[in-house]
Amino acid sequence: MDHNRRCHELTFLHSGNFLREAPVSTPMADCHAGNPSHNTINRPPIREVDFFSVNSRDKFDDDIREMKMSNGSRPTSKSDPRDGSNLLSLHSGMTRTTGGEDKPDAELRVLEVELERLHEENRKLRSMLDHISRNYSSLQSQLLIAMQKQAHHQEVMKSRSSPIKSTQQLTDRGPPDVNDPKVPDEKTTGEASFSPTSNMEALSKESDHLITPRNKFRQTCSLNNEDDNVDQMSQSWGSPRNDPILKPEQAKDDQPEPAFRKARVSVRARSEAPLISDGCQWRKYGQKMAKGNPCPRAYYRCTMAAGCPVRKQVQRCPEDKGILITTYEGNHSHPLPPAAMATASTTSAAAAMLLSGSTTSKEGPANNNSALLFPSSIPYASTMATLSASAPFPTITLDLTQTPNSLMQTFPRTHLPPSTSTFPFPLHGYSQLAGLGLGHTMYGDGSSPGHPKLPVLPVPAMQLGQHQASLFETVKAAIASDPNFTAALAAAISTVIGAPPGSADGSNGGGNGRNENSTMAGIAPVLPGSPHLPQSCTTLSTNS
DNA sequence: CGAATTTGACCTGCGC
DNA sequence: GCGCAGGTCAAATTCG
Ligand SMILES: [Zn+2]
Repeated sequence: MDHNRRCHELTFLHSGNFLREAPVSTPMADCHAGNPSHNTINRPPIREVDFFSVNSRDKFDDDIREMKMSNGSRPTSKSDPRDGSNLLSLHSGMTRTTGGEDKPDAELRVLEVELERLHEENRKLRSMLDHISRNYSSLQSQLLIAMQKQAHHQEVMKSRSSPIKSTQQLTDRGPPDVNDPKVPDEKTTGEASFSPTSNMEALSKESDHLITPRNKFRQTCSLNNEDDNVDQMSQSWGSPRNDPILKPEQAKDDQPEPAFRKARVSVRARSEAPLISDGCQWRKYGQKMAKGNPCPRAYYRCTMAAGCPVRKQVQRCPEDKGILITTYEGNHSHPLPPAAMATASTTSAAAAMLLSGSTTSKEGPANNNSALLFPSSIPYASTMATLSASAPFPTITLDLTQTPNSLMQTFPRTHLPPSTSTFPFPLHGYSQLAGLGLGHTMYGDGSSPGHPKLPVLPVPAMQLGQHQASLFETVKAAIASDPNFTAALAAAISTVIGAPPGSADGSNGGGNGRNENSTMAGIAPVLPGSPHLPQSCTTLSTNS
């Protein structure tokens, strides 16, 4: 569609507000891109909603990296003021100009001192960021390990008494080391560490691992070959045509084929945009009219790497066409860019929750697992996660469309099976703040490279704590000479500082699948998302 | 002209 | 076995 390409992207930092405020005028014809009656103001249409934006993050990291370089060498005044390096360059340039022409040396020195101070502040901020990132990384690993162990314990306990043992085994999977002495601990550790590029892979592998002794053996044998193994699993999931290869074994072990499929993670978000950008490149390969839904369901597959089995379905909620439901399936068989990592992290964490929580979901709404995994110490979560063990595939739904309060009172998903249960789900808080960009302008996405970018203005102090806000103000003042960069960096810093460490990592999504020019290396370690992040502290508003 | 999208045909699983 | 529904393929079409 032509009009599709005219749509713009948005970067959301806080779904609670943004998704609702998503300004859109989408001239799409069909429901898929259809535009609900509201929000038809004269703002540019959205091409794609970016829930896991990383480009902005990349930009930020580029800025930081260049800042580092600038620190190392003498700043010049040549660079683009919008660039992070100019934070320093600008000042130095200004210093030269004012001091060199008609200002006394004293003033020049003052300015130089000020510049030095800014340098120092930059350094501090960078080190803080690095420190936070490192801490978060380690926490992430620990959390995931704990999650897996928890899942395993649940599985072990439930499988003994539960009549749905097979289902649990298929969907819930603990660490192989606990369960299977044959599997070396290192392997578990490795998976538990959740290489950002394959969070879901680990989960899936574990799932498949569990299915049958034969499969377990097969996987154990291939443990040393991660990629092959991943591909294998992925393929077995991906195309029905490939299934027959594995089916005989499955049949022998009395395992229904569908159970082999991976957990699904469904994201419900209020969005007028036809897509949510999650950092991956997707190619549409089909569209169907789903029963009971006037809006077509679109099928996409990941094209970031040949043979990547990851697919997603995008569909509008029949009950509220303003809600976009994106369902992810499968695991990427390739390294992921930071943008995609946000998604992968979120979905993998969700999947982990699903795998651990599904064992108890049928017992009631308590979902103790989830509560344990994502303690209620989190003051508030802005979304809900829904586990559905009775669905064809184990599915977890992340609802980004409602506040926890309203969710509790008016949970609208009547279409969910009785066994479905809900609980506050902080993941999205993470993905929102870490994955949704840090206030940078969006880059055009893969399908609309030439689009004008939507500037995103941060409103950082709004939800910041006192000290955070003040720090933010300090930084802001220091770099106020460049509004663009100020906005971007301020949002980033406020997010980093105001949010838990995880938000500082590279798992924010960059809106689009094409962020090749952004290198996060060095500065922002690529880290998986963390479920135990508090609410995002940064709110953005679109400024189109 | 290559790549992405569209869209009807086809395949598979499932319930009757 | 048949029909339905979900999902995928691939030729045709559109786009950049
Ligand atoms: Zn992929």
